[in-house]
Parts: sequence; structure tokens; C-alpha cells
Amino acid sequence: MPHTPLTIGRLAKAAEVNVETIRYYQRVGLIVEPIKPLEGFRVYSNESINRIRFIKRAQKLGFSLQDIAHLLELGEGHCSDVREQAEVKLKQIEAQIKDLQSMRKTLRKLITECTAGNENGGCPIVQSLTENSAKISTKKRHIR
Amino acid sequence: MPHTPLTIGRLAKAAEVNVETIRYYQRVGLIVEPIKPLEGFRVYSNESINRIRFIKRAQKLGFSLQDIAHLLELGEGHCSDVREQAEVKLKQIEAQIKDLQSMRKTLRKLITECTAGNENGGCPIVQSLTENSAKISTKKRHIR
DNA sequence: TGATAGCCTACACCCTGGTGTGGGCTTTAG
DNA sequence: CTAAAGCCCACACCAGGGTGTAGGCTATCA
Repeated sequence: MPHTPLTIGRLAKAAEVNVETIRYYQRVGLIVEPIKPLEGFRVYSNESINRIRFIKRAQKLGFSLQDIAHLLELGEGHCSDVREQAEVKLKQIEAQIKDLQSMRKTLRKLITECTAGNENGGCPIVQSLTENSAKISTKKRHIR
Repeated sequence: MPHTPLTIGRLAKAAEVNVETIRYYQRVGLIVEPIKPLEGFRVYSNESINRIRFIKRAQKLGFSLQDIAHLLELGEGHCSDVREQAEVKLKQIEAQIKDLQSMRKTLRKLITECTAGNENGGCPIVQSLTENSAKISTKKRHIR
């Protein structure tokens, strides 16, 4: 028996999240809370490290925690029930990639244009980002 | 003078958002609230339609309202000050695209594997999604 | 054998991005 | 002219995704 059991604090460190985040994930059901032994603290499996990392990675890709719960559920059950779900997700991802690619294109163009020494105050940025090329003037106040 | 001035309600319809959303954007400074005339309602410029659409498009690409505020600010000032900002954003987008592409790859693989009749309960999904291939078992409770 | 770091529980609070509501005022269509 | 629709203002509330805190319990190490 290891004398450094994977307690919640160590798990948090290993997975690089806040302890409270883990508790939160337990509350919403993304992680199973291990049974509390009569003596001592809860012990987590090593897999939970990967699970948390997975959650964090998926989140960065724009999945909500609900989405992620679904993704994780896919691991249970029969493939046939599941493939469909994955296909839906795939379509979503493909759409997202497309959007981002078009954004990238726009940004690149804009950077080139800016680089081309357009120093007369008022970049062509917003015009190019705005599909229908309207002039937009800003005078932002505080954002909160 | 037009006898259908662009009041907030019409603007909302044109830009396909809730009236309250517009007011919210005004509150946080994404949109300038037109001066209220002594008689009658505020009148919005046609550009504000594009501005709102721009906000909504950018949001879908994963920009926060703060990010968007920055993007819009880029339209002011000199290009040189601005190009840098755009480049940062570009890098971020490129990273996001990469992540999504790897996600897509994984999902595709997984779908193929599932299709290959792996009916023994317990898809290889989570393993493949989890970079370091750990087995993950789920038993989700309610999410809120 | 303490001190102290870490766990546990419950609950409050935070930020983001809005939506909804009540009460009053203005416009406009019938 | 009057009702209905739409504006205006202020403030409350919502969901998502957490973070923080108080008060108590438990390991662990000097």
C-alpha cells in the first residue's frame, strides 16, 4: 500500500486544477466521488487524473460541461448507440473549424493590409471582419 | 426624414437579437447608446446593425465580449498599434484550429472503430479521446 | 504529543452573458 | 381620440462554471 494515497489535494495538483473545481465536478456528476472510508480521506484512482485532463482539454475546444458529460457517457453503453452521438459532435467540430478558418483568413488579410502601411488612423479591421463591410466607429467605455 | 426611424426594437429585429441584449451591450460599452432626443425615442445608426452582427459572429468563434471589445477598438488608432493585437488573436485561432483538428481526427477514428462492430459494451471512445489512453468509467448523476 | 497541513461539509459569493419585470411615458394605428 | 405597441429606466433574476469561507475533523511529522 502506497503511503501517498491520491487524496483530493494531490489529485488537484496532478491534474492542475483547483480542489474546489474537483468538488464542483463531483457535484455535477462529471467525476464520481469515491466512497469516504470510515477512517481517513477519500482516495482517487489514477484514471481520475486523466479524466480531469480530458475535461479541461475538451473545455478548451469549446465543449460545455454538459457536452463533456455526454462525451464521457459515450464510453459506456454499446457502440451502436453511441456512434451517432459522436457523429453529431463531429459535425459540430467541423463547423467550428470552418468558422475559425474563415476568421483566420480574415485576420490574415487584415494583418497584411495593416502591414502595408495604412497609417491614416482607422484600420480596415472592422470593415473586413464585418461581412458587409460597414464602417464602425467605437468609443468604448469601461467594460465593467 | 424616414418615418421608420431605427429604434431599439427595430434594431433588435434587424440584428436578430433581443432588445435587452442591446441594452446590455450598451451597458458594457460595446455599443454607444445614442443620445435620447428631447422628443421621441433614441435612433440608431445603420452601422449598429452590422456591429451587433459582428459581435454575434465573433462570439460564435469563441471570443468573449471583452475580446470583441478589443477587436472593435482595433478599428480605432493606428494600424501599427493594432496589428500586434490581431496577430495575437491569429495565433490563438490557429491553436484552436489545431486542437479541433486533432479532436476531429480522434472522433473520426472512434467512429470507424465503433462502426467496425465493437459491440462488447464500452467503446474505445474515451480511451482515444484521452491522450494518454486511460480507461475511464462513468456513472453520471444529474447535471444540476 | 502537539501543531499544522490537508480534508470534509455546507453554503455564500463571483463573473459572464444575458433575460425578465414593473411602472411610467411616447407613438402610432384604427 | 384612445388603445395598443413600443420605448425607457431600474433593478431582479437566471444558468454556467467555478471560487471562497467557516467550522470541524484527521493525518503526519518534528
